[in-house]
Amino acid sequence: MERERTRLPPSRRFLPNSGGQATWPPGFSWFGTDPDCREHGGLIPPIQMSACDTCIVRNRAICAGLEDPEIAALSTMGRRRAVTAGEPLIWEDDASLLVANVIEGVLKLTTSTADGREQIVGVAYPSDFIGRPFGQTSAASVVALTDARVCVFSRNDFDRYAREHPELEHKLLERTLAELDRTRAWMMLLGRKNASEKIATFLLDMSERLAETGCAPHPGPAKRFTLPFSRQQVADVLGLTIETVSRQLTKLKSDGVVALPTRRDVEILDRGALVTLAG
Amino acid sequence: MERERTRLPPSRRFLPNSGGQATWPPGFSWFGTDPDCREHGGLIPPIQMSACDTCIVRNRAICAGLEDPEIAALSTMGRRRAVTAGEPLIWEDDASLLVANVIEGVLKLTTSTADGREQIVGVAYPSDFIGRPFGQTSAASVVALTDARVCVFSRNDFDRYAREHPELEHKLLERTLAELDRTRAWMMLLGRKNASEKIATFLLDMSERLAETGCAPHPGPAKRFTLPFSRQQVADVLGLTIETVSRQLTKLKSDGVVALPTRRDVEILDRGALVTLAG
DNA sequence: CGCCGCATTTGATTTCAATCAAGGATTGCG
DNA sequence: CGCAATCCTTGATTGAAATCAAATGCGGCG
Repeated sequence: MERERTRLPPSRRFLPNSGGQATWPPGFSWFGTDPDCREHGGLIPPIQMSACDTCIVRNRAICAGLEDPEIAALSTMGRRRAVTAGEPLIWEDDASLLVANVIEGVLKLTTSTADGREQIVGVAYPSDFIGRPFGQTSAASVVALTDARVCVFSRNDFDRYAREHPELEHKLLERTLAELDRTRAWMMLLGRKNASEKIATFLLDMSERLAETGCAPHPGPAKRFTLPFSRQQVADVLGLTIETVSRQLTKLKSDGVVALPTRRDVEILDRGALVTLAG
Repeated sequence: MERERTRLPPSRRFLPNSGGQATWPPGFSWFGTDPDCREHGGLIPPIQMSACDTCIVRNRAICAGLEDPEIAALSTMGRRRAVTAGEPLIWEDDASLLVANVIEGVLKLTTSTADGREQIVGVAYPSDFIGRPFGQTSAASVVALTDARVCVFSRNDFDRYAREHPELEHKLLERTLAELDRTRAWMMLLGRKNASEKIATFLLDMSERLAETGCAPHPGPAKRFTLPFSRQQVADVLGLTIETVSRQLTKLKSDGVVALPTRRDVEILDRGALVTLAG
């Protein structure tokens, strides 16, 4: 999709993988390709077979720790859905009709002005919860950045179920509080950091978020990773223009702080320098 | 406090009402001065007399709707505390030791960089909940903007109590989700709006937030209100400098959009113009 | 393999807000 | 009442990032 710097409101048509929205690199997996890397390992599935039993985020999403009958109940309410890169799942200001768990892939949460400026206000990774429970409308759009799979629930069903299951609500509360902390840290970046600090902070954040596979006990920040963002999307995360993002990255490359083997790949050569720059 | 644009980290000493931190204007009340304006009106207090029974935010804070024995239990855990303007209640990155309900007054939530730049990431009004439950550290400092009264709980006590009272956790979840929505809307402002749009959005937001007395059924946005912020603090909310805030306000005044009778008072003369400017 | 479409980079220029620097206006206090 | 402190406003200048404009080169496809 040609990035609009025009003043046109973003249309709602779905352009499947339009305009070079990169599909996820072949062979890449958010969970690693090691077949042993399964959190519920070789355990025999419980009595009732359901999609949840084989769910790769089963032990990290809000479903984690629920008893089998509860999982079974949830399982009947939810359904798997594939979302291709660039495809929207939820629209800003629309009635909040569905909520979901991310199983695989990455999605962006965005808000837009009437004249088409966009700000990415959140990024959802596997096991993250998306959507607005207990509310009439959604404050942000949710659009897939990569091909993704999600486990969707009707918001009404979910709300009702959650109110009857305090343990689930508690997990949701913990997640929401953590997300609020992250969001507030990002406000500092948007309001008070300059372009080079923003880029450095962003790269460090990415190296941490993209390393969280949930498999290795503590993988630590990734030294090398593949961005789920185009340059324009990086700009939309940081409140910058695409040109400024490009120039800052070029500078980091020529200073030997990072290597940029492809458009989407980043290798951190001097983490210390990034930490210093991040302020 | 002389606003630091120096690169010194903010010190932690408490400067009571220092540097012209305005105390709340005499006679001003966040709840209106009409004596009939009490949400539980002339009802006879229940059996057990406690501070909660006369609490002015009793029916708006997360305590609302709790049964009497539960209120009694909470009441024994919490204690009232006065916080004078400029006084900190919680420090960024410190262990999360306490949480609180705001009874009266306004507090700011801030994050700071090592070199002393500050961003206000939230504002707490009466009936709002502050602090970080279910977490080890607090991501933001909390400092009173005006003389304030809060109802404080030990975080440990609160966490334990909340986990046993799903209804309380549900209220906290609803609040946290709403706060996350507001925060994300503010990210759009910080990342994508220009100075004049920021100021217009800010004034409209203030006129709504400061009108919420909880007394009149639907008071609507206030036409005239008193800012709980100094110019520097407005700048810290909007990610601007004090000079830019001043210039933008002067412009709105000379354009006849607002009147600024005192440093802290704002009267909106042309709401439509503000809405247009807010974008 | 070579071409085409776009995303990205790079360069030139502009502009908006930050910075630097005084000069007023409130407020509180002696 | 007058002074001091400091908050706020206003002006001049700078500067960082946006904008405008044009190459460049990657990636997909025939």
